[in-house]
Amino acid sequence: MTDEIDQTLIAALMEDSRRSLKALAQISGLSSPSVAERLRRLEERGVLKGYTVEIDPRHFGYQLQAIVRVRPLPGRLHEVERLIQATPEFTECDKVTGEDCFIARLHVRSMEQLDELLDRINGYAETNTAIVKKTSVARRLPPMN
Amino acid sequence: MTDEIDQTLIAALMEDSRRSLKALAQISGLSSPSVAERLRRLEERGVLKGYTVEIDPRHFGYQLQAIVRVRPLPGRLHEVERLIQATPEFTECDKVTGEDCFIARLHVRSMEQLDELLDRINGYAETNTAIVKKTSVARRLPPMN
DNA sequence: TCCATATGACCGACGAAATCGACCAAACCC
DNA sequence: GGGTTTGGTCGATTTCGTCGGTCATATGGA
Repeated sequence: MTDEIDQTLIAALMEDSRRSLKALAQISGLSSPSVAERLRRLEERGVLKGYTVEIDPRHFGYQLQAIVRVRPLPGRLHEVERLIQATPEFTECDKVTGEDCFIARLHVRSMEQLDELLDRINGYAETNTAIVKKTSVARRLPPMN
Repeated sequence: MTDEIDQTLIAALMEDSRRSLKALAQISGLSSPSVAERLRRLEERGVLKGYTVEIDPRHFGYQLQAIVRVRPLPGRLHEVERLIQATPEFTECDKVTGEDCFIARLHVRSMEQLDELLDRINGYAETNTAIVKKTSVARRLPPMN
């Protein structure tokens, strides 16, 4: 279904999603119409969900990054989820099994802002916050074979 | 430094990083050479760190996704970090403050594989694993103004 | 076994987009 | 107020993407 060549294409796009079809053609050993067709089908099947960009949040003043575990108070689960979704400083959030219901990533400009945002959800949930000191592994692909 | 137009460009690329310069030119109201120049400078300054792709790991058999908190045993911190980095199923990992030293995202094909991978680091660390049930907030940008 | 069909690739031509050089205007700085 | 820098446009050239037509190979059925 997804063969060796598709994986090569995906890996090449993971490195640089603005590569031209021609460049992808050279990498994969196909012609550019064939590459275009393969990408079209990978998108259609939902394997390729989108092309996006990585930015450095520090350039926008986000000096701090935190991982916040969130345990809503009884009956407040949906409210908490909506609050997180409505707060754009939360840039990722997963709903998980276990005591913590949500694990979210939060970008803030200062400790004051961190405190303020956490206070807002502390009315509906208990939170546990870990400040990111360093990125050990930058977002990457799992093995594809 | 980064003005309104740069933010428009970044937001447009966040939605679809394969947009042509011409399309970006229309969106931003500039000519395409100007857009090319702005992107070049955003890259040079490190605001734009890269163009990448979002894939659906389920299409490669990764049915399970977990957030793993990792607390290395005394003296084993670097070993643990290297092990995580060397395990491609860990697709993200942050080093954080607090009791847990690392918080990582793990993609696996089965419970058996989850068990196996965790066993491997349980020799050097205590772990706490939460299975992802749902993505409440998909990766997005924090506000840019 | 052999034909019919479907799939996935290639090629070449045409239209679209990126790039490059020349030039221009506003801001800034003595 | 003149020179310089910065960030932009325009238009020509080159590069790239797309589309129609064609071909080879694999598949399935009579």
